[in-house]
Amino acid sequence: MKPKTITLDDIAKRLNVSRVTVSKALRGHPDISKQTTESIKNLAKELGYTPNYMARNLSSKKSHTIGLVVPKIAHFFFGSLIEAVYDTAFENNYEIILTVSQENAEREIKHLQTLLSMRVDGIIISISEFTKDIEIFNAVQKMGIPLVFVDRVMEIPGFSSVAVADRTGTFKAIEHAIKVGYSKIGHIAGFDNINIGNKRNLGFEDAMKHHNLAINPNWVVQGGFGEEDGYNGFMKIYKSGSLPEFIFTVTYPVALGVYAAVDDLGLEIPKDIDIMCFGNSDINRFISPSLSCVNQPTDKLGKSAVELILEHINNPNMEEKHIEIETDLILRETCVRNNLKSDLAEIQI
Amino acid sequence: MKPKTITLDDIAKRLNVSRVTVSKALRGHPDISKQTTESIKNLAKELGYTPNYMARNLSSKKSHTIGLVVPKIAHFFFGSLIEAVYDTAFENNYEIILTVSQENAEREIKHLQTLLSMRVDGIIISISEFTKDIEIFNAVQKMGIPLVFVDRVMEIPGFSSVAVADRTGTFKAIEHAIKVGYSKIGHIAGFDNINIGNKRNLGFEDAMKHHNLAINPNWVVQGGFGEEDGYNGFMKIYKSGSLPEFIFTVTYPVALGVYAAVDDLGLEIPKDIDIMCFGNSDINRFISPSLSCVNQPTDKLGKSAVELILEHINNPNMEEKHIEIETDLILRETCVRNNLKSDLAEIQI
DNA sequence: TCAATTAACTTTATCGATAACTTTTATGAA
DNA sequence: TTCATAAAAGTTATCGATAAAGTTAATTGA
Repeated sequence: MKPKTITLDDIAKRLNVSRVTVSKALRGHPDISKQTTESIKNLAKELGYTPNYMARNLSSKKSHTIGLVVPKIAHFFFGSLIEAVYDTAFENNYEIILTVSQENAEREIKHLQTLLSMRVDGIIISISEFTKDIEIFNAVQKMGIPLVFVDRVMEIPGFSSVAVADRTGTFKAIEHAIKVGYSKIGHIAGFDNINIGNKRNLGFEDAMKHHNLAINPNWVVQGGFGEEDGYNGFMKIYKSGSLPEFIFTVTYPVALGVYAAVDDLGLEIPKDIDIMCFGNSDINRFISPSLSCVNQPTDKLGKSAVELILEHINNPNMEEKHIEIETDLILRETCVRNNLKSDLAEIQI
Repeated sequence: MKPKTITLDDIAKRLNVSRVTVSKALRGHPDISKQTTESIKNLAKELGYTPNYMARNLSSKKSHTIGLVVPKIAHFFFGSLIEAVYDTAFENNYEIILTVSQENAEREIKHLQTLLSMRVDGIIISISEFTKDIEIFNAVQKMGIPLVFVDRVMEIPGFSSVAVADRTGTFKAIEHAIKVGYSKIGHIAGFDNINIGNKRNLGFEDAMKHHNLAINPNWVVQGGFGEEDGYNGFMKIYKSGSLPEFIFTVTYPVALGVYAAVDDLGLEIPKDIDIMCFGNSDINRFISPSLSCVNQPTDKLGKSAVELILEHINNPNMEEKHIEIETDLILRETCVRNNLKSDLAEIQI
């Protein structure tokens, strides 16, 4: 039933040339005369020849493919990141094999093994929340396949990374809040064991120290990255007896949790409590009041990650490299005091 | 520099058996004794053997891989759909090769050719807004690779599809609006040339006819699926001189455009104009007032699409099949009249 | 007891290409 | 005229597996 697929040999036989001649002609190799090349290409098109990548890659030991591992797809940040990676890869004539760990460390390992088996030329990964084990990365290294971490980075010698400047990004946001006039500042933070939690915490501390503001431990809670973490975090702060004027949250879902908690408590943003978060999303724009944030330029992140892995692929002995992408603030209706109209100049939508 | 990768031959030589014995042992073939199998598996693990899928697939003529083509990733519907496809494929031990057309018909063709070259076992596609040409699908058919359309369907004989029940979904929404008490109903619709536009239009007409309501042509505009289409559409209706009580929009971005237009005009939702849309998203939940909609169960869609393509793969002579997934209404703060509290029972978040 | 079967491997062919040589013919410089 | 070189192919080996058929010794069964 399966129709026979056309191969180089089929074309070769019809034209009474060797298979290699056909292969070369189709690749535009100068060995083959213009005439021959043309007639080969014509016949190939006529027969609907479709090159077999498995054969090609097996033979050439190049797959022209990059593996991408992310924790989630249906998420603003990762969705945009993935799209940027695809676009950049497409421009460079590389294919992407995307796999999704669903924030599951074991599944992540399975996916990495699959990518190794597929003999991808390189791997770009944003690790799951729960990734601890280094073993699989050693295996990758042993096979000589370059790997680049994006955004969620494991600090293992020998691997390059592209990350958002989490620390200075957070610094900027806190500093902005201080300029707006706040001094009682809280933080619903992420856990320290993952770089994006850790770095953002440091940025918060930097800014407070830099501006000689004391950190009130009642106003700082640590937790995960989801809405419920934000909700519970705010409730905990509320129950401590006093509220800060402004709260920074480690992600936008955490901020959404705060919105819900504030609403449940009959309070109002930004009157009773003002807020900013790390990370942009569609929702930031449409929620009311619209939510100012530290923006991660996902397009630059994705582009850099692809470019970096390509560097590694084309130059196997390259040293590791750590790229930080600067953030910018997107100011909307939160954390903008009326008496500081000048800030509005920076506003983006 | 590239470290030598371990092959079946390496293992075979070390144990003084043939390569085929190793291959069979690793696959758990009954030909090989328990002892031999065990020692082979142990050595394979010890050496860090990683099977070469290209060689395996070339030889076995199966890739255990499904190609997926979507127009976008960073979009609520497609993001969720992709995630469902990945999850279902993962459960069935299939890999997914995802490609993104970015709503570009030429890019879509390139991607399809790539998937053919990769010799995927089957293809799942949601076509771009601008796909017209059938030629590439004929090529797919000629190669005997099964293909299933999801959501955005081209009606070509021989191809199966999985789609949302757009027509009855829209019918339900309009009927709900009528039950809520509206009779002056408008529609910001999609173009007729794509199935999701066409079917939703028909559903709208069905419902109006069924309830003996006249369609006011001033309140019906056709356009694309984006925010600007919603904005312009509403402005056009507004300029016609009279407003309906309720508007249905073909997608949620179109509804967001209406929100913006309504705001710019100094009107209010739902007081001055009430609204529902086809398609759910995060934003529907967080925008104010939160936006009721026809929900497309992306998990069922993705799951069915994978299951259907697997059926085709395992049974090459199977007849085409057209699956429709029923929708449900998600009722939030729009299109819920106070005097109809009973409706609130259905509310989901 | 002897053909038939089975367990456990091995051999050979093949999948569809590319890499690295080699060959043949034509061309041109010395 | 002769030798070197270039143009345009062709040959051979190989990539790393699996499929299918073949081998050998031990076991079975009537």
